[in-house]
Amino acid sequence: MQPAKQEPETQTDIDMKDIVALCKRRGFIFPASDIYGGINGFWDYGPLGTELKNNLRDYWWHRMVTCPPIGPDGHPLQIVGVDSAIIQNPKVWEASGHVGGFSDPMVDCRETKKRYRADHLIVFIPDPSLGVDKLFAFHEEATNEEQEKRLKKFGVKFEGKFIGDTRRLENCLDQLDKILAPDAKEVGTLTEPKEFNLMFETYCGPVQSEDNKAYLRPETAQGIFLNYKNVLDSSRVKMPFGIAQIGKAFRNEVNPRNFIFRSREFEQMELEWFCHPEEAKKWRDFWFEERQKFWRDVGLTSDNIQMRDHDSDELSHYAKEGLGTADIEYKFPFTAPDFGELEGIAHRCDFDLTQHQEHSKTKLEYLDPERNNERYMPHVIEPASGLTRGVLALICEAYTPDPDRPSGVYLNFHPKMAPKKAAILPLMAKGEQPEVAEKLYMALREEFSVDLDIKQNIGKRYARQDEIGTPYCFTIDDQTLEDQTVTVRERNSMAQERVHIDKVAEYLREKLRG
RNA sequence: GCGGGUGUAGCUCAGGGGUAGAGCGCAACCUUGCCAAGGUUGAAGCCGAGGGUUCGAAUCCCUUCACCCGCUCCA
Repeated sequence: MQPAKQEPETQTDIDMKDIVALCKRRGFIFPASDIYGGINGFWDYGPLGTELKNNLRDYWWHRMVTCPPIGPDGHPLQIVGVDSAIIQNPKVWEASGHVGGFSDPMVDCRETKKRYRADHLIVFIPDPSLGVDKLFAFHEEATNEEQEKRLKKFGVKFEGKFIGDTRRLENCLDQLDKILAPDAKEVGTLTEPKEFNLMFETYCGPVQSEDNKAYLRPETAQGIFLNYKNVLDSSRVKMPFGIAQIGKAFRNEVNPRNFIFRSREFEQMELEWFCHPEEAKKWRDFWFEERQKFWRDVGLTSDNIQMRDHDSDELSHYAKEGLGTADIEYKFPFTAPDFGELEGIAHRCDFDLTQHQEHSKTKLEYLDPERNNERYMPHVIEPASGLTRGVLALICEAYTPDPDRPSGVYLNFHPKMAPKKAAILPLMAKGEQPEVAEKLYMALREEFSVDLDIKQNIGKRYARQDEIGTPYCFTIDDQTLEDQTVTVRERNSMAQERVHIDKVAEYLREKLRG
């Protein structure tokens, strides 16, 4: 057998544990309430993690709102921002479908320890003439052969086909004690359906009662739809246009997993793009391209990104009609070789505005002067991404094991995403070098996020910067004192070149532009 | 929510009924001066939390919390 060719380490070889450890060790991400033992599904961002998250957030806002892209017709798009309340009138969530849609009743089987969505189980009720005193539950995906085999095993006669009734589980809850669960040997092992509402509840005002119950928003999107009319009336935007929002959202996940990938409190970056229904396809294609470009521009390589159209059976309530939903997915170490969702680009049709129009009794149709005063409910294309998932993707993408360097690993952030842009290091802690370094540091800190590190040997200091992904180190040495040049050490190649000390700011500016 | 595993210094871990150890890291100083070097000194943990058994618990028992893996779930 040929010895395997030595491949460089790929994403799939990276252990998530090492990434989590680095994040804590260097101050990117800590468990929330760490000194109390943590709290499941919540995370705090440390000094460097906050910088990184802000960099991604600000860049998204810049590309979407401050300086929106040029549209297919060559004109810049109109996009404005909002920042809506986390708690809204609870009727909002009835209109949006989150009350109900977010609460799937589940049943457990005490014998097999399996859990099912109640609406996924169907129950076969044998006709009384068969003399069978059992009801048989099946998962709705069970095949006819499986059903027949199991029924026969328990003595249910077949005469070409099953004789009796079939019902949904929720319609025979009064006979739970007679139901034989899938794969179970004894009857009556299924529990009552339990509500799993994924929305966090709270109460407005000091007295807790059903009357003042409210919810923490499970997505930022609804805050945009709620302000659609206000924005139209106040900011002179015309169809087509977009409203963007970045903010926290909360979902009481059954099982938070995979570091910050699925947490109970997270941050979203969402754009709702409003357009004439006939133009939905054009804009969906546009945003689909544009959003891929964004993720590539922040440093995710195309190998680790993939596009996936949702199958029709996994579409959400708002997307059943229309052009469907496409995900931008990233190959996280914990999903590899599969991919995990980073952003969804959905055609929400006119679902949300229509719902809010009905529930709020407020007219939300658009009167379009450019289409002969046609009245219509705009369609919505929604590029919705997870900011915190984006941060995780940036960290995973950047994490590069390198046994040849002292740190053993470096973070290969794109310079514009890196929490620290540069470090200023005097080669020696004594003599005139620290003074020169400090002067350079004072000049750079006004414009860039930079570190000044004087103590310890130079190797340790380079290693520390490698681990936090600082792209450049400027080192002051004896030659600096003679000719006013410093060395620039580039993080990935570890190569050095000399730059005049007066040109350092310009050098950095140039590198951060890309 | 179920099953399995883990929890001792900032990190990686050893130990194990009698009042805590190593390496690395960290701090100071000396030496050195371009990739975690050498030396000296030092700070740092009541062994995840709560309760119980015991003369005595980090060690045994119970409960709980968090993390990891698998299942389940994921508008």
